[in-house]
Amino acid sequence: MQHSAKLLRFLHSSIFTTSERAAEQNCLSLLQLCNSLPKLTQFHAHLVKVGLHANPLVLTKFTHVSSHLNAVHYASSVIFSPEPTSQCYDTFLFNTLIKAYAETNNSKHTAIHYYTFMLSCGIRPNKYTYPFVLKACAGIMDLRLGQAVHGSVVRLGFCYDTHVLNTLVLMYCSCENGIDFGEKLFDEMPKCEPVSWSVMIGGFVRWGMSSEAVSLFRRMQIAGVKPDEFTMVMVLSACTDMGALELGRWVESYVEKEKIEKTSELCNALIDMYAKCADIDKALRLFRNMSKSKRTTVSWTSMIVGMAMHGRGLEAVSLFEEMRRAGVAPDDVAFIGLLNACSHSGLVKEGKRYFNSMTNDFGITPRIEHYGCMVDLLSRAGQVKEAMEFVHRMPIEPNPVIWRTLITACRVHSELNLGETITKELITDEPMHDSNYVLLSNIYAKMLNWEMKSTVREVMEKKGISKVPGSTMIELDDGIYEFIAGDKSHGQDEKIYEMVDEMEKEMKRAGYITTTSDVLLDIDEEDKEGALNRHSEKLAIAFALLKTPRGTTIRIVKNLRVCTNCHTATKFISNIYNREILVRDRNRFHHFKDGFCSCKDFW
DNA sequence: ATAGGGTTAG
Repeated sequence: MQHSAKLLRFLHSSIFTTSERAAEQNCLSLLQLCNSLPKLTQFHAHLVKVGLHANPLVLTKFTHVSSHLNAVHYASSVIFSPEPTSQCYDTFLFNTLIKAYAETNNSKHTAIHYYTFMLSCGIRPNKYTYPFVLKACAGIMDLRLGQAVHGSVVRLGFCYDTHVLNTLVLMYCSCENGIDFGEKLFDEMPKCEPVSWSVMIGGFVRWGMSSEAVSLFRRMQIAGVKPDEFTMVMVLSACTDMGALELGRWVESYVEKEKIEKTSELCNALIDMYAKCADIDKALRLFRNMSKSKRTTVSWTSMIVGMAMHGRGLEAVSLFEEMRRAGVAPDDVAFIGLLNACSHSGLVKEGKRYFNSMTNDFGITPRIEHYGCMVDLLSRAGQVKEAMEFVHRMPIEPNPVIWRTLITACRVHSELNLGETITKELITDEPMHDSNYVLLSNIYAKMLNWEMKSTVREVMEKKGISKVPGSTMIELDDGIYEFIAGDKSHGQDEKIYEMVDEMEKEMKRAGYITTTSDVLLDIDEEDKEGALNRHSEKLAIAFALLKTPRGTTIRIVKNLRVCTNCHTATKFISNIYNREILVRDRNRFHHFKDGFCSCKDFW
């Protein structure tokens, strides 16, 4: 009798368990049907009704689904409702929650918050937890926090796990001055698969250390680790940064040869590389050959930005229209590219229309960059007064970039007194920013006020402000060369400087007159003309004329904007030496041919 | 049942 009661109890409990499990399964499949927030809310009601609102597994899945509906907050409000039922908390649930916040913009701090909350609840993190937490640290670029988390990783013994290690390197490489720690960690870890290499190569690219990125890629090949599509994206990114077209072409053929999967991201990286390494038509061909389903907003934006950089504004605009017809939603970045295209091509009316359409038709709130594009658009078109009014009407505080755009416009369109006033205000706000002084000096040069111009230089010297040195990169068959102004580190300096002198003679014979108003401030006045001849792009062009076959195109990449003087000189050189010269400056391409530039002297 | 790296602008 006692025996059968026991059996009965057992049966009862197993029936209960079975039915609870059935309810749980039922909930999980119901959750899969929740493809909208209202449905999820309905589901939540159901959850309470069947008493599974504290079931860890169901709540985890609930979190997952909410995050896909961009509503993680809803999940956390359910989990941590006014009466928290802490028995439902487990590691898996917290991991999912931290992951969701770590992968959402502007929510990295919340991810960290739930990590610390998890610890305070006495829930032990596992090796799955740390990649998410470290990703959040990387996202907010918080080195000290990342280091603290690293400490916990070591204490809990997760520092031998490959995934955790890779995310640690990622975290260090994402934080300012942290790349050294990242590199040290990378050097010490086992490196048998491409992920660690990709992270480290990406770290170098992120901080503009592109040649280090390429050397590391070479080390990876020597180590016999097969690169994958992620690695190739990173290497392409380095090529793009350096303007290394030949290296980029090699990457493309390598991808073909090794049958590396051409994901959207890899195609986009290739398109961007070709566009920014001066072969915009090849970029367009790649884009056209990309299957329509693979073309993302980034693909379209890369093409629009590329066309804008090459001064092909009308084509950028028609690509934008085609993108709309293709049903791909433009984002805020696409509009920056589009407005830039309008600006560089003098399409004022179109630019204004698109700026309004951005908010009205696409619901995108303009950011400071978009306002900057509009100020640039009006300024370049000579509408300085309108640009000023636009700045005063802007609903957000103008930043120094906006003021500098206006100041340049004042100088170009001879509103010198206004320009002087704004620049002085800007210097009060930003006393250590070198280009503010250069702007002021340029305005005085145009006013022919040499006394004030030299005062500006004295002030700069007294405050210990020096100008960012101009540098130019050039890729030849045997590698990439970098020149800085007055450079004498290339072993062939004598020949290069002889060539510069010869160029100068030929240009003068052709009627070239040196103008010195844009001369850098850190150069002695009496040496103005000589200094201009030593600008890095002149050195690079002289080097290219010496080292490359007659008639071939010369491609160079500058870190700053090209100065008026070098611009004029390069036009002359393209004519005298019968060379096409493609110059990528900080903002755009200049295509010099037969004494003319594609920018039509408007940049 | 939750693991690691990516492209556009600034």
